[in-house]
Amino acid sequence: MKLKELSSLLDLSATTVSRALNGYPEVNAETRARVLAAARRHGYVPNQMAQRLATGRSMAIGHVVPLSEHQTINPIFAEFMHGAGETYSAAGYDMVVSIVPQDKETAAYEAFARHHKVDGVIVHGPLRLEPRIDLLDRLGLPFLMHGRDERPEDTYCWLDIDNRRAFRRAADFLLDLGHRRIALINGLETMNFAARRRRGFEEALAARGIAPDPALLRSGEMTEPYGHKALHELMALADPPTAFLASAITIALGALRAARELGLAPGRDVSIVTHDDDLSFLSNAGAAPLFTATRSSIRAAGRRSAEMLIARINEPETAPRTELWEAELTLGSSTGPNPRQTP
Amino acid sequence: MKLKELSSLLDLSATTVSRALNGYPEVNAETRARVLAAARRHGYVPNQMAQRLATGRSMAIGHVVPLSEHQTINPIFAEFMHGAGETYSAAGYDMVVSIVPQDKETAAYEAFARHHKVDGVIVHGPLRLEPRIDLLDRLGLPFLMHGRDERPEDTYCWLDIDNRRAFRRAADFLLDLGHRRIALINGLETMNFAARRRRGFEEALAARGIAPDPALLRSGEMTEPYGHKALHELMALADPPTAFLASAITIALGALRAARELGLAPGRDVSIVTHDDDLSFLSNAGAAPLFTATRSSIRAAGRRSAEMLIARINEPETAPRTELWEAELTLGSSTGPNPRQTP
DNA sequence: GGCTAAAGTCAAAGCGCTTTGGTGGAACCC
DNA sequence: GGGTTCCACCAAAGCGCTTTGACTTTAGCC
Repeated sequence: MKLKELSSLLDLSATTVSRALNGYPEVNAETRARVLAAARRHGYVPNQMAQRLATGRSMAIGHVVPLSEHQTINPIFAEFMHGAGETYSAAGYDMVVSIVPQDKETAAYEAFARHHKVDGVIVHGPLRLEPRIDLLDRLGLPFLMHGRDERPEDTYCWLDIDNRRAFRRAADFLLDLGHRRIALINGLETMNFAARRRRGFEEALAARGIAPDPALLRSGEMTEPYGHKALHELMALADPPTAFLASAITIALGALRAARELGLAPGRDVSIVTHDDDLSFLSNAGAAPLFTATRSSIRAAGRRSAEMLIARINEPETAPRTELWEAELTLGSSTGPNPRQTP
Repeated sequence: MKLKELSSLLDLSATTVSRALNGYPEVNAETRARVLAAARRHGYVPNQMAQRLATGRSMAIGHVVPLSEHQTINPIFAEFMHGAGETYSAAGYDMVVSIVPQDKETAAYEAFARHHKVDGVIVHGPLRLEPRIDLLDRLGLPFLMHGRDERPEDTYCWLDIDNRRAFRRAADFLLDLGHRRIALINGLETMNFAARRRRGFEEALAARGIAPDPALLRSGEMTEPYGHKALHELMALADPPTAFLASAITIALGALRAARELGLAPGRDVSIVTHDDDLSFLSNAGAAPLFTATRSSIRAAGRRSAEMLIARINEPETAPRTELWEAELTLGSSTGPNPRQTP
């Protein structure tokens, strides 16, 4: 069943039928009702390929996933996709995923733009100075960045959480508990979010006149083994920390495992605060969460990012949309007063 | 730069230019060279939307990911996508991912078919009797299944590993080491792969006249905590097993953690064999792997599955393509002779 | 040299939709 | 009652490609 058949069935022109279906105002209400009914009855669905050719819009959003031989789609990314995917389904957009070797990332964006394959892209994991912003501006491809970089913040669309503030609050919380030797087990500090978290952490220390000890600052890929190793190494220092601030729940789990191996009870002998992306398969929610955490759902971020990008695509001339989310600080059982506190 | 412009630039018809670019034989070799050179020089790239409309092919492969609130894209799935994505990029196909609530899965396939959004789909995680096969046949959508179901095997395309044989060999290996109480910590046995693995396991026992003990058979979602819990429970039995056969490396890691908590040395006090999907971020390779394992790369399976599906799409009339891969049995340090063996 | 076959090219007709630029007629206005 | 406005609809021209069917050469054959 194609548009022409349907329109001749209804004794109407294809124009009117098309307009009726697409909600244009210049169609008689009665006619529109007739058209919609007939379309439903005969199971008419417009051919998307034809629509796309005619409108020049692809009704698809792209995600470029650069991967090396050694790394795969990580859980945080997958969870974000999950959220974005929900929005796409609801809004009638397709999600096109381009999985490419790292050195072909630029080419992948160029291919998206050149072929008009997608109406926009979502950019993941911005570095401190993100070259993809310039690339996409040059290509004229609308985008939304999940995260920010260091440039002025109103020149492009982004959704981010207030990483600096979250880690400042987390550090303040530990300081309030009397901790003075606090270690930061951070993500890779070439990434913007990690750099901001570190800043927040250092601000909190500075506000209490504490100079950060470089020996207590770690940066690395956010895996469980990394957290495990980091805690062991930190506890082996001459003056070990009493509290740990972890950038991901995977890290915190590793740290927890190491603490238990050392016979240290979390919340009593050592305190751990982590950032929690609220991953569905690593839940830290419930009445008594394992970890005290700064929490912000990455799936919700995916959902919202997709919405913002679609809005942007529909109104390209408006000012860039940005959203800064506050992480909530949730109390768990992994924190307690500094056991070495001098009253 | 569009086809018409290019062709008038070359003083040729659009027909000839199109044919030259698409490798049709009825074009003079010299003409073709001219066309290709001009296309490159002017940076001409055909508009995919127009191509798709004209040819009726979408040059895209679909993946439907049904998700509930509680589960997210799992690592095994992500790794498969990684492999498939490599093939798609190389072959000029797009990957379209439809992330939908579980109850909308059928609708997602129907949408793919109705809109001609994709030329084919890859079906993940077949159950023992897989309803999606009938659905896709009815929709006329070419597909390749990663795994099989129980119906006759030459009626549709699939790529699978020989799960039965792999687990038979793994069990035989443990039996040869003198183990007689062997536990199976399997995946969900509503899934086909898990059912086959169990069959292989039971065959090996039967061949030595051992009746399987239901208390030693576990089935569940393949997570680390599940493996941890299962080993603890199994070791608490009056007559605990001396060896464990795990269906995934995540399970094996959980079991290992539990074993260490009980002060049991793997390879001496207990033996663990696992299936290993060769996940890049959980590597069990190298000179001295942690686990003795039946290994088969899921990323390679993704790559190959995509190739097979594309071949199928290009030649729909041929017999269904199937491929059965053998898993390799690799020796690690997690297995040893039965310590309770009576000589 | 006349006939057929093959090679190389082209004009035009799709593919199935959207959108432009009308048109006819009813309604409104003084 | 003639002019204007608005409403509801339509024919036809795209969108940018592929493919059909036909046409002109040139080559091959007896």
